[in-house]
Formats: sequence, structure tokens, C-alpha cells
Amino acid sequence: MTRECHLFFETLGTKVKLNILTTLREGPLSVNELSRAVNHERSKVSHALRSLHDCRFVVVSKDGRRRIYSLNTDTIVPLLDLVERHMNTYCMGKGCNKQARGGR
Amino acid sequence: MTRECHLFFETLGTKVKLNILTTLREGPLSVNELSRAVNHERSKVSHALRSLHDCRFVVVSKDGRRRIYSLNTDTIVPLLDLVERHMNTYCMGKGCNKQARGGR
DNA sequence: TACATATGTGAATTTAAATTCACATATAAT
DNA sequence: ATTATATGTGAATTTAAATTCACATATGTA
Repeated sequence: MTRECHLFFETLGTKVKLNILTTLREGPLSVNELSRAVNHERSKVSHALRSLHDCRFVVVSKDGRRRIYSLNTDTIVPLLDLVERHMNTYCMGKGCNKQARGGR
Repeated sequence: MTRECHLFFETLGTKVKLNILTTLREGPLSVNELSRAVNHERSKVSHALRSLHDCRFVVVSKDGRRRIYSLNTDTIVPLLDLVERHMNTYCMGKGCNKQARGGR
């Protein structure tokens, strides 16, 4: 299980990907729309969508020459909710509890 | 939210950390015990535990000169369960659906 | 106090992922 | 068929995280 989950979490470990997912919570979008919404260039978004789709965090559907991406609401929505709850409960919403290192 | 979650998932994106968490599902362990259980050197495990603790995935308690780590069962157990379910449903338990690239 | 055991940590190095860019492909419109 | 629009992708580069190691700290024991 560790091996599979590793990839799973790795796939969520970057801001662009996370941005995409939270943006898609509002509703499905095409690549261009997403690119504008998260303010990152299309190529980057496209690469991110690839790995998100590889792990089935998102699903695609064709609409002419556009590709509409939407969340896998079945698992990803509850997952994000769970994480959000954890952050609020244990990390006070400010980037966890990273301790200052070094110093004397 | 994206900024915080980014760190959250990043913290789970490596095999050692994931190994530690799944091992701790069985019960609390000291650093040395964990080190043996996951078969990685203490220093590595210690570094991993640091970030896991920064995000409150684990909690510590002192016992003499040992430090006993245990899971934050409140959120991390359901989280791992959710992920496990996702993997089984959408990724057929074999490292997601990474498509072969290239080729002609 | 001196030593042993358990763990933590800074920093150099290694390793891997993210970004970028030029180009490929795919579909639609003229 | 040609052009425009939308998206995908390989590979070089950049960037960041993981690993390692030598040492620091902390606690207990003789």
C-alpha cells in the first residue's frame, strides 16, 4: 500500500496541482480556463493535469477541441475536506507548526 | 488553503514517511523501533518524523530517554483509509494509471 | 563525573520533481 | 487544403526535497 499511496500524495504535493483541485471544486473547466483561473501557463497546467488524471483525481471529457476537466468528487472532495479540517484543528490555518531551526 | 495543504501533502509524498505512518497504525513506537520496522537509518527516520510532527500527523511523548511516536488517529487514520479506498476503486491497486509515454 | 544509550540536527551532497520551451497533435472553421 | 484554436508532450534546465554523515543534545546509569 505504501508504494501506491506514495504516488498519490506526491501528486498533491505542489501548489499548482492543489490550486487546480480547489478551483475545480467550483465546477468543471477547460485547460485554458483553468490556466487563467490559477494563473499559470497552459503547459504547466497541462503537465499537472496529466498526473492528476493518472491518479484519477480528475476526469476529462471532450467538447469539440476543448477538454473539460472535473473533480473526482467521489473521493477527492471528502479528502480535501478532511485535510482542511485537520489544518484548522491542528495547524491553526497557518502552514502547520514548522519549528524555527537553529538559533541558540 | 492551498498554501497550507501544499505542505500537508508534501509531507506525505515520500515512501519513508508513508511507511512510518502505516507502521504506526499498528501502535506507538520509539525512533529506534521505527527505524528497525521500516528498515531505514535512524537519522532519516528522525528527519521524517520532524516534518510529520510539524504537520501533526504524529504526536510524541517522552519515556525516559526514548521518544514514543504515535499516529494522530483523529484525522490521519480516516485519511489513509480514504486514500486506500480511492486506490482500490480507481487505481486497481497498482500504482495508479500512469500512461506509457513516448513510443511511435 | 564519566560513560552509555536514544534521539535530534545543520549542512553538503545526491536525487527527483517542477518548470520551461519549442514543437507535436487534434479538431474545427474558412 | 490552409489556417486558427486548444491542448499535449519530450527533454533540457531549474528548483527543491531527500539522504547522508559527523556532531550536538538529552537522559539515564555506574
